[in-house]
Amino acid sequence: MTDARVAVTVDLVVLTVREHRLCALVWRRDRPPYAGAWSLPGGFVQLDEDLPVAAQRLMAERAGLAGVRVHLEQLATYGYPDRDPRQRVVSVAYLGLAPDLPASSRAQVLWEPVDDLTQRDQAAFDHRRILLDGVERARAKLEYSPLAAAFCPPEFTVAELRRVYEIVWGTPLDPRNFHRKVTKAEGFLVPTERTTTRDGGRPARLYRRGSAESLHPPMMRPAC
Amino acid sequence: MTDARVAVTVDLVVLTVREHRLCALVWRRDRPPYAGAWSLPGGFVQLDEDLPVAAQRLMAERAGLAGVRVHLEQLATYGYPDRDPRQRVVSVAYLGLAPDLPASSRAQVLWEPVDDLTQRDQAAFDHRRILLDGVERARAKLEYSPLAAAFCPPEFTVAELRRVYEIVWGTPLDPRNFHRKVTKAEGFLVPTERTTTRDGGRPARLYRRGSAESLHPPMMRPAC
DNA sequence: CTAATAGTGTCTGTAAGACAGTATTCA
DNA sequence: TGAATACTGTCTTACAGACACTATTAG
Repeated sequence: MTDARVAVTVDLVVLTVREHRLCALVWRRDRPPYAGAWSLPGGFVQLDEDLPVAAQRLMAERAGLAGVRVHLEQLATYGYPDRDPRQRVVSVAYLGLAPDLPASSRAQVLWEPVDDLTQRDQAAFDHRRILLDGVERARAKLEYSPLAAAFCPPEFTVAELRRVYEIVWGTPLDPRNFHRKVTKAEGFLVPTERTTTRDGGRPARLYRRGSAESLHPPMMRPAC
Repeated sequence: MTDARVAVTVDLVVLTVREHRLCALVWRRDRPPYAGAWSLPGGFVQLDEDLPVAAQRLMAERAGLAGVRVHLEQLATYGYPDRDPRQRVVSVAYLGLAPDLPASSRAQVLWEPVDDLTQRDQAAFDHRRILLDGVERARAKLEYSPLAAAFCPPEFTVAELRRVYEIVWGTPLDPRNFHRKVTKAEGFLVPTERTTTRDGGRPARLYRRGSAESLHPPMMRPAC
């Protein structure tokens, strides 16, 4: 029985919606390997540390998001032998969904549009694949879970929630049908007494996240 | 930067439908730790081995399913520090869906009903949790993917496919509505010229798996 | 013949998509 | 006032669920 020991890391795919684009939190690398490329924030798992704990810790230490309310879930694990040229590394990726935050407290960490990262810029290691997997997971999650609200501030309007769907899915949605569906979905939204005019026009009611963990019926992505 | 090295294993949740029950492939442990308990087949990842390759290898070596057509996908990774009393082990679990096979070639490996394993018998390590996660993944996959056919032989009838859904979901389905829905779903089933009377009654057409990777519209689990 | 299963058609309620129309704000 | 957005209602079509009915085998 081979008892090989390998380094285990956690890498973070942290997504948000900023300026009408889906963005991810990345480092700009200034030293080899992959100097000049972008990479996902991440780091080694410590010896007596559970994986979700490591993800939370790295969210603060490497993503600069200490004390921020972020949904975190395990995404997948990547471990082909040559993915890091220095040593064998098995990486457990976590997916985080965050509201639009002020710029990170660390200068090295930047929000970058996902499309630019995957289509234009050079990625370190297999981080392009991990990012694409995270984006696809987020797209799927919006269908059958209320996690779109994780991209919104604590109180938000139906139109803001709709823009999250439109940007993550990359497709326009009918505002009236969206409003009807989302307000009727059991446990998705809890209305507050307050309204806002930050979107212009007639004041819109503000909502909070409901307690539902899944949506019945699910939101359907168009063009299926 | 802590560079801790830990042992990495792959554990397999291999499911099938046998004798009208959802069953998993398990070992009966005859030595500590957890002597007398059941455990999932698995083993260490080798130093220059990719994770899916390790899963395939262990499917042959530890599950006794060499050369069998089994759907395999990554399930999740489990790594809390004390999950193995001997050493720190991070385990990448894979989910396998297999047709009803003749008994395994290894005497130590048995198909056991999932309900017995999770409700009655003692599990080693955190394998009860891993098994439950695998079963839940399988239940969800039947909704939006054509993977139910992975539980069937290469050619199967609509009734056999329906029984897979009924057993995995644990709920009866209307045979006529199921037939209509499943035969109209684009790319799910490919009809053959052959029929069978192995279920009794009027001969039923035999189908093969289609090429679709997802179902539109999805099959819906009742009681949602 | 009967029993059993395969497969089709029909009805009804619900929900999605399209979109008219009203409500309430700002400039 | 008009422009913009919020919200409600209506119509059509599609599909899920319930179930009547026909088709084809074995015994």
